[in-house]
Amino acid sequence: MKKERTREALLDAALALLEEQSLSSLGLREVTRAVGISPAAFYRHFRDITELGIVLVQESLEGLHQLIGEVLVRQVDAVERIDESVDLIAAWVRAHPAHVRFLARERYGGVRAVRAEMAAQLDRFTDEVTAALRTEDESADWTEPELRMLAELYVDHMVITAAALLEADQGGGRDKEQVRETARSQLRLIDIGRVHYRQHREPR
Amino acid sequence: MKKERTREALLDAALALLEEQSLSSLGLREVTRAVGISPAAFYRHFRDITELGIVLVQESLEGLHQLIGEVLVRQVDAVERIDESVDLIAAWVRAHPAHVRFLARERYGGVRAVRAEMAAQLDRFTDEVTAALRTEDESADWTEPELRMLAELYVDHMVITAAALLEADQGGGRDKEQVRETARSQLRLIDIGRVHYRQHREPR
DNA sequence: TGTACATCAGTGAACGCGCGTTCACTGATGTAC
DNA sequence: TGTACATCAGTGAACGCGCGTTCACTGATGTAC
Repeated sequence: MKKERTREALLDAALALLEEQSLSSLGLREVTRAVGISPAAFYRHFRDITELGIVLVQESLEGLHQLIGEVLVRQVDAVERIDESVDLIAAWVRAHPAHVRFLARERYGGVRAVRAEMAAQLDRFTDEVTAALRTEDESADWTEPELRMLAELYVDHMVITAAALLEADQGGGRDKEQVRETARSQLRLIDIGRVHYRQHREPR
Repeated sequence: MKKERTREALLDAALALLEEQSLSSLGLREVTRAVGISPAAFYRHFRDITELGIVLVQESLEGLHQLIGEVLVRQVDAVERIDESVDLIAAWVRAHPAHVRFLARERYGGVRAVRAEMAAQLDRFTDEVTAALRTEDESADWTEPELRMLAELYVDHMVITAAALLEADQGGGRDKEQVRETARSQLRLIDIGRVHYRQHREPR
């Protein structure tokens, strides 16, 4: 169908324009101009730019969702899993740089509805990670809030690492391999903390 | 001097307006209107909105700088320091919510020059934290990159916690005490990881 | 202290421009028979 | 397969509006004597 293709062109064009600016300054005419349709045609697809932004959130987080799934499914030893996780994050950033940029930028960005949508979805991811952690041997004796705070640490770290890889990619200070090694070390340290966490708390 | 007071009024008004939008959509006329001066007067103080934004970065990070200093100076045991650190972060967020919001929003925001300024300054903070960690007993045998990755983890965690406290403050999902407890647990886990990190790596 | 003068923060009008939104329209696409 | 018809994606002109920037200006503030 023709309509669907125009809609996707609008989303793609918006995402590309958002590499250089925030959603709250993105113009409707700017987007339609990039696609090559008249401004009025925009309304056949979205009520306004905010609505388009919310769809972009869903699109972007779909990728992150898949990524988390792939990371969690691996049942290997800790060190190997960490290396693979960082590889997967790097591959995701390379494959969808504009989506990653969008997520990092709008997570605390200027459009309330978009921020809220993202927070809600990231929360769902944290739930999934929590559920996955619960099934692992290292989680015996862990309470639910403890599992959740660990899951949050992982999700936040993932987003930050993705953003850092992106900055490295386009001219930022550190190079990519440095960012990856830092991420691996941090995950290793967190993993070690996880292994010894219980023995430092009151045993029961 | 009169000029200085107008300049500060511009910065204050901009910061207030930025609670609801991103820097890249903030208008010069919007700011002067809020202060009650004519648009043309803006140019007596700043070349454009970006230059004003860079000053706001410096202003905001001054607060974070002080905060980090206060956290590092405490020489008490780990658990106590963690509790105090989280208290200090919460107090900072309560005292300067608009600055915290601005930092979180523009860290990956749409204005390149502002992003670059922030990255540079956060890097300097990481250096300071690294230097402080180096003097501690737990850091014997740690290499410089290892100390730095730990410092980065602390700085990132600090910014994320501040942003989460802010969201909690204004209607977001979790309440503030929950955010604080999560932050404390995460810092505890990281601390435990730190203590055991060396014994898991090749000893020397 | 009083006066003459220089500085320059802030004014207000004007400019051209691109914005978001509306409207009646057109003509391509898909459906029914 | 061919034809008549309905749907609705996209058009293009028009609107009022607020934007950033410029300019010659004014008049308050601070300095020199």
